[in-house]
Amino acid sequence: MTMREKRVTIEQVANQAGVSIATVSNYLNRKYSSMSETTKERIAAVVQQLSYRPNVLAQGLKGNKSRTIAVVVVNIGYPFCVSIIRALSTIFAQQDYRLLVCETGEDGEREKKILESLLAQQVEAIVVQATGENNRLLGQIAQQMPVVLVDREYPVSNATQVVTNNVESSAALTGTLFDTGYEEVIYVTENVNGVSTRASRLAGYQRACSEHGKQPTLGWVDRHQPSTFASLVAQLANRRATTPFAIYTANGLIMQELYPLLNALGRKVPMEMGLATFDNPDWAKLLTPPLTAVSQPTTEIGEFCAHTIIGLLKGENTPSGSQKKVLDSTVLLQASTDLRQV
Amino acid sequence: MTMREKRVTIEQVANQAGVSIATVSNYLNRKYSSMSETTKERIAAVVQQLSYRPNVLAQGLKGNKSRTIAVVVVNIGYPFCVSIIRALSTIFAQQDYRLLVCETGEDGEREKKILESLLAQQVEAIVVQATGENNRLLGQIAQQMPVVLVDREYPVSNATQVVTNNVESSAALTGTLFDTGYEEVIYVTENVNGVSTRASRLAGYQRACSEHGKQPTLGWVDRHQPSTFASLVAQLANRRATTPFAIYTANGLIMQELYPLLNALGRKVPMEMGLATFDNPDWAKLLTPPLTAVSQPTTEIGEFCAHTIIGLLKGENTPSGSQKKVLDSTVLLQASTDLRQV
DNA sequence: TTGAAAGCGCTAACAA
DNA sequence: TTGTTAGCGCTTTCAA
Repeated sequence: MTMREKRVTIEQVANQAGVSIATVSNYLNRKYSSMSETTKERIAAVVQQLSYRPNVLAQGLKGNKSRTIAVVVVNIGYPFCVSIIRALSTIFAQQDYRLLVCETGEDGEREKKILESLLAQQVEAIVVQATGENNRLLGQIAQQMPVVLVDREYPVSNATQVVTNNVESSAALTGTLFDTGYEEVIYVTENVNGVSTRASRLAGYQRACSEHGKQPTLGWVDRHQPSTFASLVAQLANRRATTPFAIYTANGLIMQELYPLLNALGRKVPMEMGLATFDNPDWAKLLTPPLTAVSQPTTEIGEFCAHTIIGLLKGENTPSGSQKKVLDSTVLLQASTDLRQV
Repeated sequence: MTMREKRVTIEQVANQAGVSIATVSNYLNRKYSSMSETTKERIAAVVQQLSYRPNVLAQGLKGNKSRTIAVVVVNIGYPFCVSIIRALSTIFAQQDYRLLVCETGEDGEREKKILESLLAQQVEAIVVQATGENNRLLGQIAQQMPVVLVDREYPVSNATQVVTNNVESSAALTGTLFDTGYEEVIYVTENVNGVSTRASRLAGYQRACSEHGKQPTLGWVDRHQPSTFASLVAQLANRRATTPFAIYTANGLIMQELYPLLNALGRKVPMEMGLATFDNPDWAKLLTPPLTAVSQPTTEIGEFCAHTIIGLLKGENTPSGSQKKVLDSTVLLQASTDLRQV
C-alpha cells in the first residue's frame, strides 16, 4: 500500500473554488447567513469532487472539542458491559460523537493510566464502571468534563451516578426463594473487595434472611481460581438430600463457572436444588430447566448515561454536586426455582 | 461541575521550568541525546507538579498521527465481535494506541458513513468486518493506511484479509455427523446475502453431503423474523421419530434462537436428534447435553490483526497487493451429537 | 458577501 | 546543550 498520500485540505478546496479558506470554513459549518448561492454551489462542487473531509484533529485543536466520548469498563466481554457499550455507541453515533472503549481488567493502576490518557486525548466526557481506586482523580476530572459513574457507586464529587437497586432486588429474589419453599438459600459470591454492587447484593441477601428468620449461608469463590469452585461444590455434595436448598450466585459469571459442577452433582433441579443468579445472561433461558435471574435494565442504563452526557454537553448549565439515578432490576422467575412443578 | 478549566500547555511548563518550549518537547519525546541532568530534572518536576499531559490532538495535527485505530464490526454484542475487540483492545492499549469501536448493524450506508468519518478522524488503521457494500471505498482507504478485512472476505485491493477455514471446518463437522450415524443433517442458515462466511459454511456442508452420498436438507431462517424459526420447527415436528437426524446451525445466534423451540419438541438429544452449531458460544457447555460446536480462534484472529497493523505501521515497508491469512477452527465434539452414549 | 490574519498546542528543522 | 521559528488544518474575530 502506498501510504501517506497527502490528504485534501481546506486550502486546496478554497483554491480550487476560487474563494478564501474562511469562506469554505463558513460553508462547512453551515454559516450561510449571508453567502451567495453561487459561492455555495461552487464550494459544494469542489468538496464533492475532491471528496474533502475536514480534519477532525485540526477542528478539535482549535475549539478543544474532540467529539469523542470514552467509556471505561472492567471487561469488554462481560454481557453487562457489552450492553452498556452498545447503548452508548448507538446514541453517540447518532449525535456524531465517537466512542472510545477502554478496559481496566479491575486493575486500579491500569485505570489510572487510562484516565490520564483520556485527559490527554481531550475526550469530552467519560462513562466509567470504576474500580474505586481513583476516586480523587475522577473527582478532578469531573471538574473539567462530565463524568458518569455507572454500575458501581463511589464517593466522587461532581460525578453523576447511575446504578440499579441492587439491595432491593437481591432481597426480593432471596425472599421469593424462601417463600417458594427452599429452607436454605446459599449465596455464592466473590470477595466484596470494595465493589459496591457486590456489597449491596450481599446486603440484600442478608436482609432477606433476617426478615425470614433464616440463617445466611455464604459460599466464597474466586473466578481466577477454579479450585474455589470445586471445593464449594465438594461441600455441597456431602449434604443429605432431604431438605431442598437453593443456590443463588451474585452474578452471571459465577453461575457460568459453577453450573457444570453443580450439574455433575446429579441433584434434581428445582426439586432438590434451586438455582438462581443475579444478571440475566442470554443463556439463562437455554438451560434445562431455564434459570431464574435478576435482570438489570442495561440498555436503559446506557441510554440514561448517554442522554445525561449529551444534556450536560450542550446545555452548558452545570448542575453542581453529584446526581444519582437508580434504575430498577426485575426478578425473572423460571422453572429452576419452581417447587410447585411435578 | 465547572467546565473548561484551562488545561495546562507545554508553554506553561516551559515558562515555569525556565526553558524553551522545544526543550520541553524534546524531553517529552525522550530526545535526551544531549540534555543536562539539571534541565531534565527541572522539567520533570514541573510536569509532575502541574500534572501536565501533552495534547494528543495537537501532536496528531503536526504529524498526522492520531495514535487511534478503528475497528468496525457488524454488531458489538456478537460473541465473535466481542472477542476480536477484546484482543485488539488489549494489544493496542499496550502500544499506546487508542481503539475506536464502531458498529454497522449490517447496513452498508451506515458503514459508508462510518468509514468516511474515520478518515476525517485521521485514524491510522482500520480493522473491518465488512458488509461488502463498500469495497471500492475500502480499496481507496487502503491506499492511505493499513486496512484489515476480518472474518469476511471481499475483493478489496491492498487490504489484508484474515479469515478462518470456513469451508473445511464446516465440511469436517458435517462429515463427522454422518460418520457418527446420523442419516440426515439439516443445515439451518440465514440468507447468504453476499456474506462470504455464510456462503463458505454452506458450501462446506454441501460438499460433505455429496462426499457422503447424502441429500442436503436446508432450513432457512431470518433472525429478525421469529416466525421463520417457528415454521421450521413445525416441519420438524411432523417427522417420524424413527431415523435420527442432526440439526447443524450456521452460527451461534441461530442456535440461540432455535434451541428453546427444539427443546419443546421433546426429542431426546442426541439419540433422536443431534445438535451442533458453528461458533462456540460460552453457553455451549452449559446445555444439557453440552453442545457440539465449531470453535473459531477469535483471540488469535484479533491478535493477528493487531500485529499485522502494528507491523505495517512501524515498518513503513509497504507490502503491495493483498495478503491473506487463514486461521483454523476446531470441531469440538460434545455429547449433543454422541450416538454411542446410553 | 467575502477575506486576511491570528492563533489552538505541539513538533522538527535549523541556529546559536 | 538549548532556543527560534515555521508550520500542521482549522475556526474565528475583524476588516474590507
